[in-house]
Amino acid sequence: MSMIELSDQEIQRRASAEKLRELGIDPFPAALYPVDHLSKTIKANYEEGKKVVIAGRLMRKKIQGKASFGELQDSAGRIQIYINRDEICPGEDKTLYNDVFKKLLDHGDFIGVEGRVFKTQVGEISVKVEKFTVLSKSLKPLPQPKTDEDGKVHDAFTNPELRYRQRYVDLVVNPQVKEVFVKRTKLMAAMRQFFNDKGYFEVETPILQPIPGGAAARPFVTHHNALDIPLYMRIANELYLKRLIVGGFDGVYEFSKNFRNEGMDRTHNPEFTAMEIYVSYKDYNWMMDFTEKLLEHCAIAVNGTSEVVFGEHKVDFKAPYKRVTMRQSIIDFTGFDIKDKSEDELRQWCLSNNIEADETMGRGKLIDEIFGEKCEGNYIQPTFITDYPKEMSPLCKAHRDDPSLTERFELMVCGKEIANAYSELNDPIDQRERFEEQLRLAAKGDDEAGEFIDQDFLRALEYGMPPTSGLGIGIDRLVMYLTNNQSIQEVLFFPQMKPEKFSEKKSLDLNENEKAIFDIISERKSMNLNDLKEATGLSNKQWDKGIKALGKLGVTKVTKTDDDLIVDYTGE
RNA sequence: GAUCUGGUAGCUCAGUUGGUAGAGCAUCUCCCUUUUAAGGAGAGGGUCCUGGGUUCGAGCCCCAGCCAGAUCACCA
Repeated sequence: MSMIELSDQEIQRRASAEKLRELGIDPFPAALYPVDHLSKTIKANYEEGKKVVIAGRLMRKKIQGKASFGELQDSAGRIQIYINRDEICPGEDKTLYNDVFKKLLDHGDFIGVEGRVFKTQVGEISVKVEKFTVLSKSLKPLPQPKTDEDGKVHDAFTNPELRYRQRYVDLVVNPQVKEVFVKRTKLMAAMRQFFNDKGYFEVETPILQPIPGGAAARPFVTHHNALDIPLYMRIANELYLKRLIVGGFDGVYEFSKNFRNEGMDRTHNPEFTAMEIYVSYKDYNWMMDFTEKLLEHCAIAVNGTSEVVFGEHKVDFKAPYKRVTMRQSIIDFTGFDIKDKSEDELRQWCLSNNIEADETMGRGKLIDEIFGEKCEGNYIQPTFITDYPKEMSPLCKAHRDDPSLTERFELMVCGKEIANAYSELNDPIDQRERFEEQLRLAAKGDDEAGEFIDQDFLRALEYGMPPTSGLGIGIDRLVMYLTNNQSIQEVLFFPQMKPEKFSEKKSLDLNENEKAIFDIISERKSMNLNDLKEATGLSNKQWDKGIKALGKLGVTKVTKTDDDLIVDYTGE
């Protein structure tokens, strides 16, 4: 028989639950509890003597003889409760107070409270308990961070591994963590509102796709049994949304979970959220105006102001944002003009400026390297970088004034890209050539080039797609900026982690070393320690671990005589 | 993928040249009727991440591994 080992406190809590049952109190009752107030609303609208019914976790218990204070945490915050023995137990039987409240309720238990609002002598708004109900026992002890009078937090639950793996605990004890996710949801709601007000449609497109398109990234592959084909998890939703523009919608958008089978670090999670929107009869200039208004709107909806603090930076999302062409940006930071430079000239410049460049890199890739290396990090305030080289934008329309460029912009904030937009390519013949060029680049060794041609998407374009502008925003990254978090794991409820091992504790099963010792000593009953060690043939370490384990199980006992150590068998 | 740092009680962390594992909070017992991070007194609680090795003896030293964090590399 084996079981997961329980700590002291867990055993005590299980025993408390049993005792409640013996007293006729179900520690996990089924019935509805008629909550009618939240801690927050009681505090906001203080009314002396008002009758309230509240529920939540008991997060503090301070017993003072015949009266006690507690703190109840509900979804909105905390409120103090006051319990007086003789008020909840008016008769002779004081069990409800002395046993149930004082002994059998633990930190973290859910209880319901009926009572009246009042202020203590110190002026804290509290609820005087007239009746309380056990709603759910907590069998594991929660961490108990405490804030002192200087606002300093002690014993905070901070270990990131534990916090991410047990987000439920993190959310219970770290209110600032909950706030991040409240803001995340507010952001999505604000965006939706902004789009819906303009009449654009929220849609859904496939996550399982026969061809992973719309971005260059390594996909996750899965297999469909009935069709017996591979399916890919989406890396972007672009090609599907454009099909819907072909189908006649004026504006479509989707918050999409995307999946990329690449490295994980503090800015990359295998699954992440992007928002993409496509609007017909618009171009990328219109989309820049739209984007800056959208982000200002979102920042204010989330934080009440367009300004955010991110690390050492103060960023203002107030529109309008600066607009710089990629060519001009490179001139600004290096003095080098990429216009009309050949692939070889660019490569030479890179090599002589300490930028990695090899034969597999085409013109676009080289320019991207220069920008990434010398320019990107310098844009702290929101800045649109426009007019990217054609080679690195296979889904984007050629620039109306310069066919070597595209009508594309990225929005940079704190040196990182948070949005990407095009005047979308809608010429099916051009699009087919661009896809084929990507295939050539991929064959040449560029692992960022697309490896598939989506024939159905090309067919859709052949029926005609109106001029359209599209925008993609990395939602996780934007939430990071709006909540001043440096890592993506902090803005995802359940970031991807390596699986945790749940080890089962054996109760009396012995491992091989322990068994070797056990076999001998249970036979001989009492032995000199060194003789026994010799007889088992175990190494020092194996011996040490084994004899200690047996001692702990109460099977053997080591006693010291004047010049000897004797092992006695005490098991049965 | 590389380098560095870490993994000790429910939580946060100490742990000396290698010599019986500690503190604060939490828990348990007793006293206390309006307290404000922590009233008083006492007690219990450990797979020192795992597996090997060195040693009379390892939380500590060595080797291998697991997990996490940071930095770098990679990343439309």
